[in-house]
Amino acid sequence: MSENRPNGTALRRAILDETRHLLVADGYDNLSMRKIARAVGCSATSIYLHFENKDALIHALIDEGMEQLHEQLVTAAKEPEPSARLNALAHAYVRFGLDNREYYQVMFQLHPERMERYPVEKFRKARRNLEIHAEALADGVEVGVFRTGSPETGAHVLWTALHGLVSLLLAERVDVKLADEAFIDAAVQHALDGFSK
Amino acid sequence: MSENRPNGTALRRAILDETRHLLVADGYDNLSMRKIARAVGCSATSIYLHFENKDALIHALIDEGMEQLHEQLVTAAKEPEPSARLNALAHAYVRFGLDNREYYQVMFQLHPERMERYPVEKFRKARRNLEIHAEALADGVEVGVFRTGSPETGAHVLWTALHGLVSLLLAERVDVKLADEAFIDAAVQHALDGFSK
DNA sequence: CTACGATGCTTATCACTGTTAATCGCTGCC
DNA sequence: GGCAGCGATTAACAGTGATAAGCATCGTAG
Repeated sequence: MSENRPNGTALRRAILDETRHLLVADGYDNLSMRKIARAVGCSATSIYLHFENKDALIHALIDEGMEQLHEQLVTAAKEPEPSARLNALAHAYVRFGLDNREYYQVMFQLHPERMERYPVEKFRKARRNLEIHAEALADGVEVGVFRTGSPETGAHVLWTALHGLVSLLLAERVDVKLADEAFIDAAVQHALDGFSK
Repeated sequence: MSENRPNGTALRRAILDETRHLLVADGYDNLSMRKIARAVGCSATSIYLHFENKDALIHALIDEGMEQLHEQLVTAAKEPEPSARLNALAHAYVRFGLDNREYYQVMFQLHPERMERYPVEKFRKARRNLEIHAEALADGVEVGVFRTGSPETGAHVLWTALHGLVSLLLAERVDVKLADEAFIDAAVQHALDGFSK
């Protein structure tokens, strides 16, 4: 099975490249196997030789996105002071979402049905993006600048707030008169406030 | 045009009824014009005599959902004390989302493209659901229990947090070990904390 | 009472979608 | 040389939203 060899063929890589390109350009809803095939220069069914189905193909891109997000979070987490670090993490998360709308949508807004068969090892990798927030919270509790239940719960709670902000902005549901940089800062601040001691 | 007469024909009502039923039962992704037609007992194209397209049909259901949500928020808003009222509103919003997942998804998670032609008067109606939160905030500021920028901004910020909570729970992204009633309460509390003086 | 136009609904059709089955062509091996 | 296996293809299936054309029924004008 081609899925098993770590270094896929050139075709596999080309499929991923074109899919990424089409996703970013046209969005998930306008992504079709035939369009990908046309862009790659192969038949639609050839994609199925390298990916079980469309979901599996998207899962590979989600994994890429999670890795990109992780990189940006790691950069933000260099700040040693827990409070400033969590602030940087939160802003980095939101910025990633706004800067990569189509990526964000498949990463976090895909219907749970489409995620049912998301591979465990990819899921574990994605969870690091939560853990990095939990760590900042735990460190903050230790030095006495934060209060929270468990850091894991706290990280999830923070995530819900940040995700809601990104989601509503991407969905263009927030009044355009309000949805500026100041609004984002206010919402992020609001999400962080609850942890301050 | 049948769209113009306030009381549509029996067919129009039947289409709405069956669409609502199918949406709740199978979800938006599994909703098709042909399935609706089959359930109603008419041809698929007949639906286009009463609704411009699939989006317009969904818009009618979104409007219904907004009305239902509004009713539940109004009930929660009977509480006179602003702090308790906002708390009741937030919990009512989240409960509505969790109790009506498919409805919530079309109401708040539909791709902006699908909402581009959402009618202005329906949009204005939907905005009451934000205003009812803003009112509680404004009242709270007046009696000195809340602090916030403008109540409108505050309501939007609160909305982002609540929406994120509902979205992640509906998307089943929150660790099942965490996603219980206590977690919901903690997240809602967190979202409200920032307004307390 | 007949003829006509409008209205409501249908069938046929188009260009797509994800996915599977069957098939083709090529390469390496016995 | 012939054959197995593998990568890739074409053909096909069932379904999608949507449009165009056609059919039947009805109220009304002549």
